[in-house]
Amino acid sequence: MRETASGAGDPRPARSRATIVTAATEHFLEHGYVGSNVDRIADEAGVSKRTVYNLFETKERLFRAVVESTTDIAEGFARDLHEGPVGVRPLEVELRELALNHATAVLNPRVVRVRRLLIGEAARFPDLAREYYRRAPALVMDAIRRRLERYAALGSIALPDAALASEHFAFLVLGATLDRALFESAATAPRAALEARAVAGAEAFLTLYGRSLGA
Amino acid sequence: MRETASGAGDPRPARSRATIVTAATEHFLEHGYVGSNVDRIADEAGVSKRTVYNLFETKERLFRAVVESTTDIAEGFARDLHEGPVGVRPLEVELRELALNHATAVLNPRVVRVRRLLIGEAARFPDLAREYYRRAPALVMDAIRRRLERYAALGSIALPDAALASEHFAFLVLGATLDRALFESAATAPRAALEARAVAGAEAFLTLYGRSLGA
DNA sequence: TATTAATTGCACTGACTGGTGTAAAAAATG
DNA sequence: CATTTTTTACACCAGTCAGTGCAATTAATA
Repeated sequence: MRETASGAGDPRPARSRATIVTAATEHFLEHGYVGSNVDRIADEAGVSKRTVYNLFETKERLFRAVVESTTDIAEGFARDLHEGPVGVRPLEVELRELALNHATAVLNPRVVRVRRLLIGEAARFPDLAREYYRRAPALVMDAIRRRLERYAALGSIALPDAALASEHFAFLVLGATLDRALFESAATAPRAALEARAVAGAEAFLTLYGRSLGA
Repeated sequence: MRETASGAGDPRPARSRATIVTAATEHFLEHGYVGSNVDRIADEAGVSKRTVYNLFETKERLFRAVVESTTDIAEGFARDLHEGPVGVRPLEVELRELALNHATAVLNPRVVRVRRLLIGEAARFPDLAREYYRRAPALVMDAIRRRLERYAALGSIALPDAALASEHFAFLVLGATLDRALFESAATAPRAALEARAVAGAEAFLTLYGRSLGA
């Protein structure tokens, strides 16, 4: 009678679920919701179609499971991104690193594909898009804000509006690059250009909010 | 024998094309490419399905026509956005106006929906997404750059890297708002918040590149 | 090994949909 | 008004696909 959570139980359903979600994720990312085919997903998961329907009642439920799993993962990354110590190295060095980490994380091809999927399905699944935004991009913004506030507490920078400042940081660093990446599937931007912009963004942020230069 | 371009000729095909493209645009924006239904598009256009197929050979061709038309329009807007005179009013006032115009144009709900569509179909139609990006967002960025360069020529601001500076301007002004708008279908952001950010972005830009304060 | 639960294979249904063929109606044009 | 071109109405085809039913098979578990 114990099925949920703990307890060993038959390991097969869990295993199947996992491989199906993995295959389905790839499939949905590639073809979108309507363009995806449950038969093919089953094949690619190495599982019978019937098993898919035994474990997920409908295509929509499967899609929701995929998005949920992806969101969970993203949330995890977002939560402990930018968590390291603060104030051990020169401010500009740490900000540059923060910028590069941020850019690397958000511009990661898989992450960009997830964004494309959710944005593309925003009309069909508004709740999913909204929740993803809340639990990934918004969380990342929060992590940045918290880190910047630690710098502010140290007196390195001045933050009249911490939320606004973190938005400025984030989009100075990767705004233009991300915008382009959403439209251009192929890995267009050479890594160097991306990094140059990230560093320039960090410098601009420092000019804006640094104590030594600003007000 | 004269069919293309000038010459009167039977007005019906042109009229049909126009109404079909209009209806199809709405439909594709709402349901995406695969989710759209040619029969329904015909109905909504008040036209027989056969007429659709007489004027556009396939669903894909129709979709391409829709995107092309949308891109044309966007290109037009982008081209003569930010064209007015420069240097007649105080710099900060003009920059604030530039920011508000920029934000209003890019965050326009229709524009956001087009972005969603193209981003969502980027895997299926990479060429369309790329071309849209080139002829709309990139063009807007160019218009901003040109305008900023005129301020630089007047000596009001200093632009070591005009392209980078225009990216900074654009994304300081609406980066965070746009990112959110892509995920949240409903008109979430109250106009006031949008405007506050735009103005704050313009001020930040001025801090960064203004001659009076910066280097 | 015996029991139980999960998985498979596969055929099948019903709805949907892109695209075509055709003959008649409607609307331009001269 | 006569001619020509476009549009319509409508039936139709073929392929696709979500979802089901079921008997046989396979793999956990005790």
